[in-house]
Amino acid sequence: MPRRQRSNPLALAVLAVLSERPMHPYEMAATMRSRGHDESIRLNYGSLYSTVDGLTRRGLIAPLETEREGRRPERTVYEVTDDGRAEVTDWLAELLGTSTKEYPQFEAGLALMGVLPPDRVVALLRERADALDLESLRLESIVTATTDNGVPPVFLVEMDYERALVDADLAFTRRLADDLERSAIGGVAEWRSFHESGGVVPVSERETSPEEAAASETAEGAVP
Amino acid sequence: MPRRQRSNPLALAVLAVLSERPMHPYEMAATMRSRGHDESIRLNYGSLYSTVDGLTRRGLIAPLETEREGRRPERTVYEVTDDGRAEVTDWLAELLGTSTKEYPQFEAGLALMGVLPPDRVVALLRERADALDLESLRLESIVTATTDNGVPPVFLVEMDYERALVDADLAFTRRLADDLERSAIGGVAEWRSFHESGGVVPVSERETSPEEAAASETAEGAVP
DNA sequence: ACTCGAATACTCTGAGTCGAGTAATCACGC
DNA sequence: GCGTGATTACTCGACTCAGAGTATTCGAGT
Repeated sequence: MPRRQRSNPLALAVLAVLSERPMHPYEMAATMRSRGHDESIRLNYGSLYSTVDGLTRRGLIAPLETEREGRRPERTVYEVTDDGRAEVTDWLAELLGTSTKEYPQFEAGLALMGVLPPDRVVALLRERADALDLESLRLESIVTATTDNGVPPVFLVEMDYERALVDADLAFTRRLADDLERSAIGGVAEWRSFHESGGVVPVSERETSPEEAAASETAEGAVP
Repeated sequence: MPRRQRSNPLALAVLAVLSERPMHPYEMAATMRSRGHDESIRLNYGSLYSTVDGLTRRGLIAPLETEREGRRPERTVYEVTDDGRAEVTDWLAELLGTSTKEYPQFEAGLALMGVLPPDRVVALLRERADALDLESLRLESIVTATTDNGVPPVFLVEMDYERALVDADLAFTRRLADDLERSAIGGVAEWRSFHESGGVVPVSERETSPEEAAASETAEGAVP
């Protein structure tokens, strides 16, 4: 059984546009951009062409014809295969029906924030909150501008989602900044005095409790 | 000027643990796991060793000694350099002080959901909501178990963050399922009738408005 | 006519990522 | 004293990804 690798959402987007009609890669990119899908799916040419290669190798799409206009580079037009059509719905059902753990950069920052002194962290969190505020406004303006242009709101739910997450992130960030400033979280006082006495070792040891070990068992073990 | 690549948070975690004391890579992994940092930072051996190589090449860490016990594999102990120490605080300030755009898998699913019929999407979203509910509970139980064990809550803020996002995600997912079911979003009726008449083309064309183009200018252009 | 930027259409390279694989040692029971 | 599974410690290679680079054509202005 050839294990399918569904890590790259760009491959799904390629299958989706090719389900409409055959296209060459550059046109796929243009189509995705015109629909604003490049806001939700990472898109750049290097990845696009190697993704198309991969899908071809796996038999989910197939080259239909190659054409050439004048002395321009050749264009290879691809179409989706029956296997490919099955894969789209199956993969999409997986994306919409389950939740996958992701690793946001900011979460890494929070896990390691003990390295910096608490007052510095508070100031940085406030900066971040302001940036998130702007981002939320930017998303809002895209949505209103696009719906004013006659696009049905159902084609913009991914923007609403993004905005819901940004707003939650903003609320958390502001709240954390306030709590740290007021030392309203257990351990902040020690952290503060540690840095004021010129400390170097940033984070405390944390023992693994039996409950935590049990709770972790359900996650797949990336480190065996 | 060698442009620093701060894409991989594991490199930051390596610099952070080595700021405490010199270690060999396997011990770094064990330390991170004991602190639960593997919940917030993607960790596997392949990446760890190549990350350590990369940091060595960039002069941010340096091999201190290599030792061997019996016929076991050699262990190379690394220490952080002055450049490395500067990089930790700088990078951490960037992570905590700004917000970076991420591309969650689910957002891609939402952008392409038009491929499936609306009733199918509603059912899938309900499944996802249930999964998110469980995940929220799992995170809560880890936090309570660990604090009961005597770890100060300030060392677990990254879990609180994760949970805030999961809860927001859950609320959005349930709300969307309800709205789609009641056709309470513009365009759902058309989507539904389109699929009921056995349609194939899934998503409508969307013109880019001048406002949207202007708003997008601030984002860096991945596709030039 | 001419130029200059934007759009068209890929290609190439180096770097990163991941998971499986290897191989020894230790801890424990029986 | 001997299997057996966990732990220690890394190695390997196939695959993926980002983004700069290349080469041509089109269109708007001067």
